[in-house]
Amino acid sequence: MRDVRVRFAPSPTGALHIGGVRTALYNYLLARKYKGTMILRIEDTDQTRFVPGAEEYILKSLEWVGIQIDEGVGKGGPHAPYRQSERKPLYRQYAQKLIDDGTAYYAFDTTQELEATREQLKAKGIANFQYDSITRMQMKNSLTLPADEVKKKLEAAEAYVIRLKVPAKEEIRLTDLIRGEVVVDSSQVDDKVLMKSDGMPTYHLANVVDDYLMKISHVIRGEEWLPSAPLHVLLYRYLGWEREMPQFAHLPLLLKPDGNGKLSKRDADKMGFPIFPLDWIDPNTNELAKGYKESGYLPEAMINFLAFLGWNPGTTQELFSMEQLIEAFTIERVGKAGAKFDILKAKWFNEQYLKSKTDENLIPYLLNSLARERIDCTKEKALKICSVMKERVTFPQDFWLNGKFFFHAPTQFDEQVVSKKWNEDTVKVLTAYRDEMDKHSSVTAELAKSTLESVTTNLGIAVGKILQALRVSITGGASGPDLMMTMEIIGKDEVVKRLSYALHTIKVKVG
RNA sequence: GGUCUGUUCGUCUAACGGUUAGGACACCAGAUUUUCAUUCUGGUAAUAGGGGUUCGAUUCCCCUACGGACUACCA
Repeated sequence: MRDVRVRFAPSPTGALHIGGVRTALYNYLLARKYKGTMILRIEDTDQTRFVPGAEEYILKSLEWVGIQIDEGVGKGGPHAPYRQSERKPLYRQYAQKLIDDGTAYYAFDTTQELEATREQLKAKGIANFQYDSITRMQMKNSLTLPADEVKKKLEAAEAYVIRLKVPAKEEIRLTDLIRGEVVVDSSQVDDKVLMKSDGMPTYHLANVVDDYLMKISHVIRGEEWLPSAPLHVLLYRYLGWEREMPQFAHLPLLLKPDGNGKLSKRDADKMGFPIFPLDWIDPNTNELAKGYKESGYLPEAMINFLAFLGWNPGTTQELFSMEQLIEAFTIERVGKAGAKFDILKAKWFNEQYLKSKTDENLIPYLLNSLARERIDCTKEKALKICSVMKERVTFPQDFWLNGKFFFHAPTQFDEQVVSKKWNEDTVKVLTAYRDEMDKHSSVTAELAKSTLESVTTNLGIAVGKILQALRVSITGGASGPDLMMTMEIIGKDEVVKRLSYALHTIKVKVG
């Protein structure tokens, strides 16, 4: 088996889409599994769509999720440069070879002319204009124009493109690792532009040339490329590289959560989840798009989640580290159907990874939030909070967001609890409880509990009846971590203070 | 419209042609927690439709339906 060399080849036209991350991941898993090479190539042949900062963003995103590049942009390697714009001079000769061999030709039709032709045909009700074996003889190209005129045009540096001369009728077959054999009739393939009038190659040429030169063994890319795969096969053939042609694997698409269609940024915005791995500020609009990282998703959770969108190990194991994924991954087990994106599952993975951390390792999450709020907190206190909160947290920032009451006394009280649970009995118990607690110098969970038991017994009221009221007095909310532990963490003075405040405020309100 | 491609619980998916069609998320219920949540246990829920092939189809073939991608001098 030949050396596994795979590439992830994004265009720097904006932030890296989450689907792109999955494509990169599958490439990476295959590379690592077979001790191969992961290459990052930047396909920036469209100068009009270049977005500054996009390349850096891609690099950072891959780094964040833990996809390591062995060779390519930002890393270098034996096939440098890895940015197609910097490889521009390379492509020319291959296009020239095709011309010389008669498998490609010059075309002088301007964009406007092509546009007009399309319009005309559309007006006649003909669905689509295709520049191909049938129509090319009506167009302005080196096949229809006299040789000397072509020569003259070229010498006069008139604008032209180079198109592939696709055969009129021929079966093109390729074996896709995911879909099996795919057969397309060449009459359905148009004479694709290989070299643009600005001297840059199109995706098709650059892609094939680079994959060949970089000795790529497997092309793993999105399903949107499947229709042009036959064209690529033709290119390999005409360039004489059929033997070296990589194996293709076209990945199913990531679909929007509701309804149908490809997952887009719009859907993500609408449903309130990120579409990009990292925060991204669009340089044109200055608009900020939230990233997964900044939203609190852990990279290992993202990887696990993404890996399972379109692939599964065939066992019931769901939690996989990157190493385990590398071990278990096979292209054969990648599904064919598009996968709807379900952010709930992503959250579940995030919870799993958060819960799997030791309490000590959780502390920095809380401390980071607190630092931002300029709140001091000892390590011991942070440890207690994390340990008591970890079972009910989805994101790292939840330690703070759902645990503000550890640091701030409530100023408002959950209305439902108040209206349902706040009555004369609770006031009686809570008052007695406060006074009792006040006698001690400090509180432990045990003390809080035993005191509560004795107070309620004395007054003949069931503990269950007032627990919610107690919680709302201490935290302001209806739910939260173990209440006795909460009181221990907050401390005796604060507990007494908050009880007094609640008794004062709520009584007035109800009264 | 054309070409390619796909279709198993609401979602992600499993099932060498033989399973009571399995798991996970979500949802619901019960248990436990003297509160909410956690946790545990259980439950609802799927082979798009129609034809074949076969002793037997989720699985193989065909048709239909419904999706999706592509159809640029964009990738």
